[in-house]
Amino acid sequence: MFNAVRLMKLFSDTTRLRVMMVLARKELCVCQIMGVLGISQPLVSRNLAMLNDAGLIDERKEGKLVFYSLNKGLPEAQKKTIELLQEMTEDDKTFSDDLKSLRECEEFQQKAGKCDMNTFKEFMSMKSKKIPVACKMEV
Amino acid sequence: MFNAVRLMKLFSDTTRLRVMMVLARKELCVCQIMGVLGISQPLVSRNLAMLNDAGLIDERKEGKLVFYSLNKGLPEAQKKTIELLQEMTEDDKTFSDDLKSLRECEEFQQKAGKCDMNTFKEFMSMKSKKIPVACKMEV
DNA sequence: TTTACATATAACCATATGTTTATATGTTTG
DNA sequence: CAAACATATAAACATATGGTTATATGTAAA
Repeated sequence: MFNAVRLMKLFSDTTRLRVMMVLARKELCVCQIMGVLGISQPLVSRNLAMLNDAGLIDERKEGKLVFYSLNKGLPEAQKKTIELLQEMTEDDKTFSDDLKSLRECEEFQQKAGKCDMNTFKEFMSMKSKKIPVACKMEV
Repeated sequence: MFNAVRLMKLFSDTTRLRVMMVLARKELCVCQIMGVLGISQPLVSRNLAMLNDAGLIDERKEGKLVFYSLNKGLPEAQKKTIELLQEMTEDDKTFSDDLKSLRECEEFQQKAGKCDMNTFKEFMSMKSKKIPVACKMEV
């Protein structure tokens, strides 16, 4: 497929773009992404695989964990597209909430002193409990 | 839907991106686009409607004809995204062939002295005849 | 106002895509 | 090596999407 179309296709799904946008900020492992975005592990892995196949992200294994990060050596045009997407998403609640969640998640992990599935599952359930009832109704 | 994702979705289809890329060069009516890209009228109209609904293109009626062009007043980020797509597609055979076809089509129209469905259908059949047998096999 | 024509829309079909649940792979630790 | 754990993949499903054919709308000329 044409590179441009393939790139657009990869960015045309909300979940996948959310993954991209957090990885553009920080290298993260699968369970961290899970926690930050509040989505299931297979969903994270599947989207990471697609981004990885296209060469958009890099993989680094560390024990049981697999860390992913934005590929810094992308062609200029792709790099710029990603920067534009960062601009375009910064006012979107979903995307800006993700970045907030990213910071909270870092703190939580530091306090917990470990990086594993359970820690981030705890983080997720803690976050859902924090939502006040009045807001919960809207969800 | 989030603006960024919506934009990416619109650009994630080859046909629609081809339409976008020729309109980024020149204002065209439906039958011209049909001729240039060699695709059916309903397919052109359908994709134009989608791009129009998103405000990416402008509409101008002139008699029976409807001319479309890139919206010049788009937000900076969207304008830049389109420029990047022009860069990214310029080495792709399909897209560069479209631009070649655009020039040929202009000539053909000038010689014919009219702008209507039949003229561009003629243009299309002329083009398909020009393909040498050896190449035709690949198609 | 009937006919011809340009464009838009609807109905339909085949295929692609996103998400979930269940399972496989591969690594670490006991 | 067995159990625990992190990640990857497969299977299945529902939904979305692109393209075609047929038809509707709207304009212009006869």
